[in-house]
Amino acid sequence: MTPDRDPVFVDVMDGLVQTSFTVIALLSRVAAEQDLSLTQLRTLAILRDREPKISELAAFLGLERSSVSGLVDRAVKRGLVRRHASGDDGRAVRVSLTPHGHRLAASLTDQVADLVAPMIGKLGTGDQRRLGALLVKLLA
Amino acid sequence: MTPDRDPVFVDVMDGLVQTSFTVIALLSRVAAEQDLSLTQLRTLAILRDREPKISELAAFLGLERSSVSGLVDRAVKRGLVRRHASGDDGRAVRVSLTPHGHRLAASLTDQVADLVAPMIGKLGTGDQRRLGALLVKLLA
DNA sequence: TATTGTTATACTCTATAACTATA
DNA sequence: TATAGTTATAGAGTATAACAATA
Repeated sequence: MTPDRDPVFVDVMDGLVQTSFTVIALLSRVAAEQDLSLTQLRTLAILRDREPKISELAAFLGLERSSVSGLVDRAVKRGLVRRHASGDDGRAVRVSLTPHGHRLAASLTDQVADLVAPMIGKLGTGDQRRLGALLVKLLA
Repeated sequence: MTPDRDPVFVDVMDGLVQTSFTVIALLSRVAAEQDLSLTQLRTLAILRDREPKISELAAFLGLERSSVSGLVDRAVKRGLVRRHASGDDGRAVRVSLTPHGHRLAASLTDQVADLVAPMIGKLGTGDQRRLGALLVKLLA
């Protein structure tokens, strides 16, 4: 039980978990200020450069199709997204941002940047470059 | 509108956001396998080395006291935590892990480590050291 | 038959407001 | 009066299961 772990590994794991909670809390705060859930914020970000089918959006978000159906309902009701037919497949529905949704998505990105800036600013430019490169490797 | 941002900054921000969603999804998966919410998993982790009052736990989690009251209710019902009087203040309630809760919390940590390992393993030991140090700076 | 999306239903999570018991 | 916690209530978010329309 409870295998011994490399202390370097444990440090990275703890750092990643703590950083993730911090970043997610920050994103949730930005979302909450606009009365959005974190999932709705993610959805707007995803839709900035895509017009996915409901099932594709569900895959992006890691949710069931039925959950996304309700999610889209609420976003439509707020004028952020719209549904339209998918040309090729008569069963499918594509989701896209309205102009209002586009503006909100851009504004959210700015707000996130403003909130993350003080955190990232604690690193010098060299460290920022190094961190960016390491995260790219991690996500590869 | 949409101010120009330093491309290095943007890279770090994107990397942090993407990494955070990845890590949180992973934690949620571990939690879901035990029929726990992410918040319940966090709570167990917090209680591993603390016996906070309800209001302190609420502050840790960033939730209202009433939300935490229900959270603790559900955890008590599952035999993971217990409530007890706080000695000094007759109004206060302290929350602590049961032995079962302690075992589960330890097991969850192991499962998280197992799931994060492949990700961190993509970095060599030198890179792991560097990333650990950068995350510490970021969280300072 | 299989797939896409929706609907019906149920439960968790969360917040706000009102309450109680202590301080 | 003020604080700690609980309860009542309401809404968002999610999943499962059953369904309609299309493939």
